[in-house]
Amino acid sequence: MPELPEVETVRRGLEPVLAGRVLAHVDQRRPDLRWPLPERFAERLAGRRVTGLGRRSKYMLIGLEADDRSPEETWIVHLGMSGRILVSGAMLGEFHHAAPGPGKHDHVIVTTDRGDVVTYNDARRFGARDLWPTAGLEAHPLLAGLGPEPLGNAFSGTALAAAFAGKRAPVKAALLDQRVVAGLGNIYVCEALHRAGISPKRLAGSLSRSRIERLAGEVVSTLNDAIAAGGSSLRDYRQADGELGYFQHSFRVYDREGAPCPTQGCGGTIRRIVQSGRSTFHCAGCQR
DNA sequence: ATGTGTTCCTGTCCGC
DNA sequence: TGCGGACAGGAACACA
Repeated sequence: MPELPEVETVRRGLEPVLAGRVLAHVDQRRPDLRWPLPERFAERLAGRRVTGLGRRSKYMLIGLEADDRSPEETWIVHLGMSGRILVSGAMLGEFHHAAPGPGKHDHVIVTTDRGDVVTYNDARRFGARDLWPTAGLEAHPLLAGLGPEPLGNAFSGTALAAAFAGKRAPVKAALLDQRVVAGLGNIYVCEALHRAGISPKRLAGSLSRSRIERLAGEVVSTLNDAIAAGGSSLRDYRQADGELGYFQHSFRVYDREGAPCPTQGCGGTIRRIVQSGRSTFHCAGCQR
């Protein structure tokens, strides 16, 4: 499911449910996601009050107040490919599961002191979670190597040009590299490259400065447009509040093989190719 | 040191 | 309908 816009959408949906609340009950179910569960995970969460929800790249960061056993900590959540978070309970005025009991892939179920139920579900279990002192969060192994936030001040054409310098990888691969810029995935890389009129096959280090400037701007506008639409819903993915994101209707190339290129006057056809084992969608007519 | 291929896991879809 | 294969929004890891 999730690239940066989807994680941001989930964060915004979850914030009013969790911020300021106490995690009254934590039901830790299947322990093995991508890595084994941290020690005493459920016990360390239970009873803690949530200070707020942040995000770094595709990681959602749930801040927890200190208690008599632990300092301030952050519950780090990564949704992997198939992770989702569902909310049910009083706040939404409904209980979303008709069938009683947790689903097969519901791995963590948290009940807040207000009675809302937050369920972390991940069929493929590529997701990750950890609990880490907030004071040293940037040193967490999963966060330490990340490049700049594309919607933050540190990201710019200058920054992107510096990261691309000397790179022999195709620009598609370079943008997927989380050390270059953090938070893009397969969909938004394809979309931003199309908006920028750049071939995904072009080597990152060979792009002119002006084209990199354009690309940096299109990365930002693509992500902002997607966040404004509530992210993209593929298959049955749902937002935290149960609404569907609708940016998938704005895809210009992703999953549109064979469709006419939407660029005005281009007349090309969207093609699918494979780059480092992953689908790339592009138009050879207007992406050079 | 970089760049690419493989791998983790389950579900879904498509062709036969 | 069933079955096999391809493919899926990620990214760590092994290897050239």
